[in-house]
Amino acid sequence: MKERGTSDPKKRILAAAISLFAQKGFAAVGVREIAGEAGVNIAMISYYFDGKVGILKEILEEFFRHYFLVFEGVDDESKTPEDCVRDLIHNIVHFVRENTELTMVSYNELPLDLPEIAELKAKKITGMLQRVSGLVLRMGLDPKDDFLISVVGPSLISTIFTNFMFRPVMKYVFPFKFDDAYYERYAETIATLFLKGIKGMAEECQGEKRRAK
Amino acid sequence: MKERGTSDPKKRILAAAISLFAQKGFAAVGVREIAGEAGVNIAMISYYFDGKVGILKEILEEFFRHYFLVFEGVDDESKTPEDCVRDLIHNIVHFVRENTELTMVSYNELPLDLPEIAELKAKKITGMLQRVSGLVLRMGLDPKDDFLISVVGPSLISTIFTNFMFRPVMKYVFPFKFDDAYYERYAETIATLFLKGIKGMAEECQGEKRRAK
Amino acid sequence: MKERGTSDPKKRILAAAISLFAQKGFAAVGVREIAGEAGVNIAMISYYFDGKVGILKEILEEFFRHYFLVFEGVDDESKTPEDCVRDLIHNIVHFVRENTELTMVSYNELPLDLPEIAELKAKKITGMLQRVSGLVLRMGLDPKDDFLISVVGPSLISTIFTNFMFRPVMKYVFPFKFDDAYYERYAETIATLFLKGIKGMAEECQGEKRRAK
Amino acid sequence: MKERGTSDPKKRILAAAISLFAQKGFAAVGVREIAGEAGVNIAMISYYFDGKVGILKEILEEFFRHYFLVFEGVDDESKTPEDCVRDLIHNIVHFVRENTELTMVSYNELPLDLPEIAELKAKKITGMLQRVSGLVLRMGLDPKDDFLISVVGPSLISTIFTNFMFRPVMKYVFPFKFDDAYYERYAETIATLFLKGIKGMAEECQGEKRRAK
DNA sequence: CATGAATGAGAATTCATTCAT
DNA sequence: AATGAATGAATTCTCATTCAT
Repeated sequence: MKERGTSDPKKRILAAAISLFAQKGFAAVGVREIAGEAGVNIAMISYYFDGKVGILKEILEEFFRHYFLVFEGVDDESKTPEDCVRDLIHNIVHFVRENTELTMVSYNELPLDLPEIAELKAKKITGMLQRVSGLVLRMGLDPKDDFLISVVGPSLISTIFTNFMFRPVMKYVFPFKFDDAYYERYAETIATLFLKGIKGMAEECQGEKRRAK
Repeated sequence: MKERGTSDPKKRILAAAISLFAQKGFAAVGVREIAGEAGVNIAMISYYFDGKVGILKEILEEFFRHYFLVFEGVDDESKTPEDCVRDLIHNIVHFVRENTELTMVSYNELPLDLPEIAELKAKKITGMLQRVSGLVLRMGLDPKDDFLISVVGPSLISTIFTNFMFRPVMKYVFPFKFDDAYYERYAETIATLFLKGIKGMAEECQGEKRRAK
Repeated sequence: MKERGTSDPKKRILAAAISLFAQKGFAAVGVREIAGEAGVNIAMISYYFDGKVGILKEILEEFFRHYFLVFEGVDDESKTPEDCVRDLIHNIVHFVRENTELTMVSYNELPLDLPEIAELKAKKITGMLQRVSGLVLRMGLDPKDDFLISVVGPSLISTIFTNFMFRPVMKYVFPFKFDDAYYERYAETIATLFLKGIKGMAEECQGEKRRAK
Repeated sequence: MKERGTSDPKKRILAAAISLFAQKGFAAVGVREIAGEAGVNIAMISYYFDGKVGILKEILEEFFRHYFLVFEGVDDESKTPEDCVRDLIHNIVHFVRENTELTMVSYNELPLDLPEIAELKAKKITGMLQRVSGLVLRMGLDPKDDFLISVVGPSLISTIFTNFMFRPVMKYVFPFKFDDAYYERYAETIATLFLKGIKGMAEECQGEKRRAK
């Protein structure tokens, strides 16, 4: 019964659900637990969300609504591709940091088979991959080479997301303070990792092609 | 009731559970479903595994037992660090390909909060991170720099695992044939990505330090 | 599905449980049976009583709540000790007659080892023994002699309770009509039995002590 | 797996069952628990006793077989009725002390409704009551007065049995050492209690009858 | 809007028993 | 005589949802 800030019951339910789903996974959380945590009556969940999966749907919608915004304005013609990627990475890191639980729920439930959200998932994931890929394209990779795109994009996303996902464990293994400075350095580091890596890949790729001729 | 090859009921249960957990997640799968898929009586699950979480425990044990073997023999003094990393990546890709569902279950359940397996998890994850980190150390990164290690290791793992995790989705977005050739190229590609990336990170890092002086 | 008078489902569950527990013993009765007898949905048992033992706890609480009242007002200074005991016995007989099943359940489950109610039991039984003992004290027994108290009190209670407990059997062996007259005579009889018995004990005891000098 | 002395599996099962039934009640004990405690395979229970109730039946048979012996030789023409009763009480106390768990199981299960043993129970209880009653008859009570017999007999038995039944609780309330001396005194005490009580009852009864004339 | 009660289906587990070996 | 595996029914409890108020 942690009434969770807002007085809007719907928001409280959503907040409680995001937190619990992130912690235990969608299937492991019951509506009673959510209602309890949100300080509302159980029946309110069906009332506002038309059932438990309704909450998940709304969570996914919210995640992608915000997530897609991260890509807006990043791919600017006036910037070098490298800067675009750097900006994108900074934005994603910032976004995930601000919406950690929301991201974790979404990222965790995406690969799982839940018939009721299959359609929603397919649509969103496609959009997600396209957006990343679009960016990577400008990095000097051959636009016609789907393969490299299909590798780099997901790698980048999973790298960042996983960093947050395993935070609870990492805390015990690595003695970092996860503050602004950490995340600044973190974003810079993986930006370098991927930019240099992509560059290397592109060169090697061209080398192969030249040799192939 | 797809009796699943073996006549050993315990193995059939395990196989069925791995498949179902990979597909829907641990919490979303019921013992009835597992028993049905394995073609055994429900009571056999408690009999052999002492309950549903018992299956998960055995799955995690099996995963890590095999997974840790991947690192054996990779870190060979006679090889260049680059070759070590290439070999490791090939091994991991091969391992995950051979044990996709086992890996997916383990990877998916690790970040979730399931009190009964908390202890087991903590132990295994620590070992997992240490092994990756050990390898990355030889890549020319400053051994004293925990930070880079904590970034590259998990990034590498999550890159590979995620590739398999989102396979069902990727099938619809990218028109690849996921055959031997694909995985060969895949392993080579991310090896290049990370080797070049790490090299770039290392150089930049040294550059910063020089400037800092 | 004998809906049992009241429309209050909680009371119906309690009534059904008392009856069934008295008949078969707590462990031998299932929640389904209780729910069926009470004409409620099985889930209501957990809803109202938080599980099967919750019912037993409430039964015990109710039993002792009423039982303790029997002792109130009996121990009156204006009455002779003999009259106190006579009144007490009448009250107990009356009480057990009015609450036979409730009493049987409680009396039967008390000596059994049910970890979940161990604490509750210990507390209540102590109170129960103390009350009886208190009364017996005024009968002319040496107040400092725990022993006699520990014998007479439980003997009195068990005498009465057992009479009701073995009623089903006694019906076949003895041809009595268990009506008001029977219980009147019954109470009078055991009152005499114990009053004379205690008196005899007390005399003998003093005799021993005198001789010991 | 406390293999319980004997190497005879049947005896070990019986011993384990008696102990567990005494502690928790028949219905609350599972065959697995019994088999475990006896150190035998579960299937042996059906093999030797033809099921769980088979054990109970054999327990009851054994109890009464021994119990009835207690009455043999007590009712001796050469002794005064008082001495008969004293001897009987001593014998019962001694018997229960030597067979506490056996007695507790039997005494506890007797009033419960377990269809499979209904017949057995009826037969044994009748015999039990008759034996006690027989003795009481010689105490000066009117042989034609079933009522007094039906009161005193059960009262005597329940007094003794209950003393053992509530032993675990009494240990905490009364600071006695339950040794030979205690039981010697205990038997003497209740002998006095009942002899004097019965005498008082008989006198009063005759008084009433005289007055009735 | 909000509630507490109620539902029926399903959860995991344990039961006593049996069977082939 | 003894075992471990296996069974199907029954155990208690919880699930998400609905409904009358």
